[in-house]
Amino acid sequence: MMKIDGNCDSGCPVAAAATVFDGKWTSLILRDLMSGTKRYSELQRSLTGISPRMLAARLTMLEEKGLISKTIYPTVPPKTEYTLTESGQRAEAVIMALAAFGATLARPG
Amino acid sequence: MMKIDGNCDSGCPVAAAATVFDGKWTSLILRDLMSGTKRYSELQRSLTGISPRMLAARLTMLEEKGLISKTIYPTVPPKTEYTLTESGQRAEAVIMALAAFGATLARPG
DNA sequence: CGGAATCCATAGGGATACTG
DNA sequence: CAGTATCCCTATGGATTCCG
Repeated sequence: MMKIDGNCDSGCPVAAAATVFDGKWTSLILRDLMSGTKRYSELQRSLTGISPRMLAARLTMLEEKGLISKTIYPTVPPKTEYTLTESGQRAEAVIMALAAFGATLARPG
Repeated sequence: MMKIDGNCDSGCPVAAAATVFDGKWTSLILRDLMSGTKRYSELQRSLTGISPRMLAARLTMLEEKGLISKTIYPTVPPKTEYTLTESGQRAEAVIMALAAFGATLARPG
């Protein structure tokens, strides 16, 4: 069991992870990629209501943070695939924890 | 906040949990409370840079979502304590997962 | 198909000052 | 001490359009 400090301002792993999972779409994108490689349009269809701009921004961020990798097939029409890296697969544990916790919450509405 | 709706219809537990952990401070507050009951001023000192407004807003949200409870001692000077509820203690698993994952990330700076 | 560019409204959130 | 109230700004992010 990992020790967590009550006060680890700089370099706190919780804070570091929180920046990655920031925003309302990130965890949903990772959740979707947990079931395997997906195309841009597949993600867009799955993430109801997300704008192309948002999806592209989150995918870029996740790629920069090293959680996903991008493969471009120079075909016509073009095709791009997104896959979890090893780091992204490690992030699955967070998604699972989120899912388990979320399942215990009372549903609003 | 807007409704989140991904590919597991309108009750996705990941989305539900994501709304609770929204924002940069929430997980840090929960992290702090994991080590025990804390006062408002203790949290403010621990969460370097947070504004009173922000701290109050997040604490109110967490209380409304049922993750923390608030005890007011009508003393002079006044004293308020925040404690994790059972739901909040269930959220510890998410914080632990975040910490474990965050520890594997490359440190910026 | 997979984005990038542009425009624009909203609210998230910081700084400061004040109060019970 | 434990917050509120107020001001104000910027970054977030939606809608739309266009391009390789």
